[in-house]
Amino acid sequence: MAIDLFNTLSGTVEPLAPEQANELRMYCCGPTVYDYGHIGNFRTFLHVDVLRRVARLQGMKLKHVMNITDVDDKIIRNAAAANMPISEYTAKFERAFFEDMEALGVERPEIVPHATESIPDMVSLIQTLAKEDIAYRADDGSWYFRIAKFPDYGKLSKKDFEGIEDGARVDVDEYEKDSARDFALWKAEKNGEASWQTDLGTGRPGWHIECSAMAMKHLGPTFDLHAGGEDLMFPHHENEIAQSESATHKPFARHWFHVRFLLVEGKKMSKSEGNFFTLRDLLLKGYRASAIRFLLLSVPYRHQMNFTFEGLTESANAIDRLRTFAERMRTAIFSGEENSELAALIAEKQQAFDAALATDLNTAEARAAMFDVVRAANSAADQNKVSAENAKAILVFLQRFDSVFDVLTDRDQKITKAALDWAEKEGRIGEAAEGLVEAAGLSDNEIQKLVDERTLAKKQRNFARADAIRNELAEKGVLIEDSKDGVRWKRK
RNA sequence: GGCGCGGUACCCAAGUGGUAAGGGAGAGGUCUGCAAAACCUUUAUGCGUCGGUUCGAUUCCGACCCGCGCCUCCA
Repeated sequence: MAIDLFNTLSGTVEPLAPEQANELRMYCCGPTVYDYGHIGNFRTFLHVDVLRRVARLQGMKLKHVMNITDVDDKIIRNAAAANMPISEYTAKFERAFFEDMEALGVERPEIVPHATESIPDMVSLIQTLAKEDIAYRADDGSWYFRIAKFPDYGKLSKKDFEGIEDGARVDVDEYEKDSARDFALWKAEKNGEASWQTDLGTGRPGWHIECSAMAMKHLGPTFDLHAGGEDLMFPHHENEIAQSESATHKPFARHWFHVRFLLVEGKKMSKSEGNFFTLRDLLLKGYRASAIRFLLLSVPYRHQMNFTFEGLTESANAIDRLRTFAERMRTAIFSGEENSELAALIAEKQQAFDAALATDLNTAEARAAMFDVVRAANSAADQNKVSAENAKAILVFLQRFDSVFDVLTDRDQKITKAALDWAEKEGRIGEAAEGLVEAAGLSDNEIQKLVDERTLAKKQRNFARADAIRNELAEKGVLIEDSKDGVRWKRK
């Protein structure tokens, strides 16, 4: 099944067709490691992760490159404010970034190059452009890209630059450019800021050049797909195209994938709006990593998504239902006769699941297909109409579902605990939600001991004691469920 | 101003030229010592408004209203 995917460049949904049929070679703009990642960042990476996983489900191998931008204005500014060397500062936030990605179940791309390790590649790319007079050196030693030399400029973001007057809005410190639209390839060293001595002079790279250089270094002049947040479409990706195609005279990425913005409480997230959240903020508030992942994936990537705390709670509940169901399918003994009706439904829904994902990554519809099976199978199981074969087929589907959504395995406790440890170290433990520290401190053994005690009390028909234990555990976020197959408990 | 997206039940949300998936929440019920879990029933004659095309529109077209994003090295 081919994956149909919207291509920003063509403006239509078209089959994702890797040049080498069984390998998807893609580039995704990675983080600038100047601070902790916020949930908007992660929405993008999460949907790129889904793309990866769906491609793999369709039998493709992956060569996925994601850069780390470890030098830029914000980094220089923040590192100075923190009184840390830049490399130490960026290392800290890069580490945090990958911890967060792991917490959210985002797979690590195959290749993760750093901007600061790719300077020579950028320099040589700029030199190539300079040979054709596309790159030019300004009086202060900075290098710019001459947009007039690239007639296709604007083809990605569908902007028509004809008629825009040069110099209409020139910044004071940009007066050296030939045209206001020209963008920096290389910034001359100033004020003793981070710089490299190169054949272009002493300075540091402009933002866009790093992605062109790193993408082409690892994927060649033309590759299958380029991804990023919608805001990167212009100017970042437009500039990448201009630089790369001017240098190689070949098409750059063939398919462009953009994830639309996340809104929080109906507004674009921003610190001044007070609706700005990092992953760690949410973990400290007591929300589970799996719920955050599931919520961020519940709205397809091409739609704006409005993030709410209510939504997080709903997602957590939905995951609980899935996990309970998966556990039931794994552990219950199914002695029913083969239920061909159920078997047909499972097959049909699994197909619907695949089809939904292959249709521009419709995660909402894919989700629904899984839930259709949950309800039908639970219902059948209640009537003892599930065969061992049925259960097996359901487990296969669940695994397929989880190979994309990755929420069934409960890593939440561990992740929350790690977040609390981090908060302790950073002096932010005061922000932790009430009871969170206590709940995290409660070990499985301690819980089991209380559960056993309650079971004994129940046997002795000492219901008052049993209920007291249940309430005590509930206060610490542990729910007890009695069933025919014994007592289960889970952390809420 | 230019470009683009969206307005579907209490909340989130999918979708189609032929009469509204799924999740969460609420209500009632079955089960249970009581709960929980699970299941059953139930919650939009309705898909922003007004026109048009059509045998038929939520789905196509037009206008309007509302919300949002990009056009500033913000995912």
